[in-house]
Amino acid sequence: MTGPPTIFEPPARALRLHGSIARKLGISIVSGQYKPGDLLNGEISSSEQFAVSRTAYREAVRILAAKGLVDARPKVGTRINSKSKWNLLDPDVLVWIFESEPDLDVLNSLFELRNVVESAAAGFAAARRSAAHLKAMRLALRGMATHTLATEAGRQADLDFHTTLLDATANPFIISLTSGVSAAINATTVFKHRKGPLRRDPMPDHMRVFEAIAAKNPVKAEQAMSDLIVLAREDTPISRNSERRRAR
Amino acid sequence: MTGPPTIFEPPARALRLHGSIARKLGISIVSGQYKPGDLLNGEISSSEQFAVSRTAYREAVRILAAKGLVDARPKVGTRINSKSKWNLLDPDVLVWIFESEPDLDVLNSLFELRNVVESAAAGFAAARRSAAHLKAMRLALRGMATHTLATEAGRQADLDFHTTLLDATANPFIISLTSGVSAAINATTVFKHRKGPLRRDPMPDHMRVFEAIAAKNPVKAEQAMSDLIVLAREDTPISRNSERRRAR
DNA sequence: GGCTGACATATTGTCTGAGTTATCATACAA
DNA sequence: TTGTATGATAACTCAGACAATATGTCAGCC
Repeated sequence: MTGPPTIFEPPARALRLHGSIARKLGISIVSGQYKPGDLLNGEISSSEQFAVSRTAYREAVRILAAKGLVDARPKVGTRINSKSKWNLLDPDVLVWIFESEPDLDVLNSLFELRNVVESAAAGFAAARRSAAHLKAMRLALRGMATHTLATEAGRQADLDFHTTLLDATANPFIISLTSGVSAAINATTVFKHRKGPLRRDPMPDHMRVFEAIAAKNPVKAEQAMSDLIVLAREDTPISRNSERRRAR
Repeated sequence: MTGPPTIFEPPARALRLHGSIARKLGISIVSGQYKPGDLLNGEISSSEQFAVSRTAYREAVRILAAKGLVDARPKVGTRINSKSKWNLLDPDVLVWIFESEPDLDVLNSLFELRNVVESAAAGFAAARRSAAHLKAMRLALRGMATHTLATEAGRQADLDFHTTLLDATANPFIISLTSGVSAAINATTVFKHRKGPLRRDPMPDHMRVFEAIAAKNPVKAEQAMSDLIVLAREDTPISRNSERRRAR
């Protein structure tokens, strides 16, 4: 069930029409351009506005509705849901959030939740990891060390490390957070390197996590992962546009 | 932003055609009737099978794709994704899982994650709750006590308690888990009462959580919530069909 | 004055049938 | 073995029509 590191992902094909429109609308929504309670334009005018058929536009709305961002109903229109209904941990939504330069509060909140979940995950992983997991994590760490986070290969190794750790928890719900966590790591890592090219070496933190998991020591693993995430947040420069919302 | 207990939810209108087909397909998928890697029938035959138009069927597939359950691409077809891509914390997906009588492992995994997240949430809530939050929680507890979980009103009060607690964390990502947590509580509560009508009184556990939050004591709140969830799991009877999958 | 129920209306929902495009498999060439 | 056309198949997109559904209004009534 929780397949070992059998990485074999399809290369994430290009978005189709409905997907790209969902993306555009989604970014507009999470960035605050549309506010909860607002109504989208009708299907006819919206589809004309995007220069697509009603079919494509409607499928885009279906996607947004499935992620909790909007709610469409006859005679009323398509309304932006209150934020509490948004599936913020949905990988797409998370990507859209980062796409629109989230403010500091959001970033901190995300690190806070990551600290809670990934620390606990490290603890579970320490208790349940298989030899294969350990091997995959060792490999990922080696990749991080040789390529560094400045390269695509290094960042992929970092993701592999965290992904394998979550997989080792053997908890499907935690595993299902993988895509979201990956999106978050990717985005924040890019942030880091956009500002200052040089930063603290991330290897020691990761090594401590790995060693605790290898030693099957949940308490130490939990603590080490918590430290790692706190340090990661400290290295993430605050985006300097906390306030730039309100429009439309 | 994190609006106080202004409960005013629209009454969840009936599902439309695409919604009910997404539901049917979703249940078939999470119940294991279709397995990861399997291909759905083509649009033409599937829509005929459900006796709906291709439009409605396609919108259903869009919904499933948005939740990570399937991946549709030209020339290939619509393929069931590997479980790691499923958004298991999506409220709809969670409901579909419970709809199909999940096995013991899944139930335990969910309680495990709830323990992690909600305990931490209780800690944050203890540090950040407003007077309004406290008032709403007190009200919810009173409702639980008077109506008991055997009635709809009592269960709603239980949900209000947990919802308000998550809201008090002031962390949008934790708040966005509310819908999922509610779905889980609802389903497991129904489970409990389906088996044995009488069970342990849930009030003392909840009171301890409330008191710790009222006292702004994060450590105690965390511990009390952890205890509450452990006890809730113990009261949830194991569904006796752990193995009944593989079909289609 | 305030309630009840019928009805017009705006908006999404559903259908049909056609043409378009992406992607895999195969064959062929280098 | 590697790269390059070609063909077939599935989802994708389109246009236009009609159906269903809530909402708000307004007449009628108590």
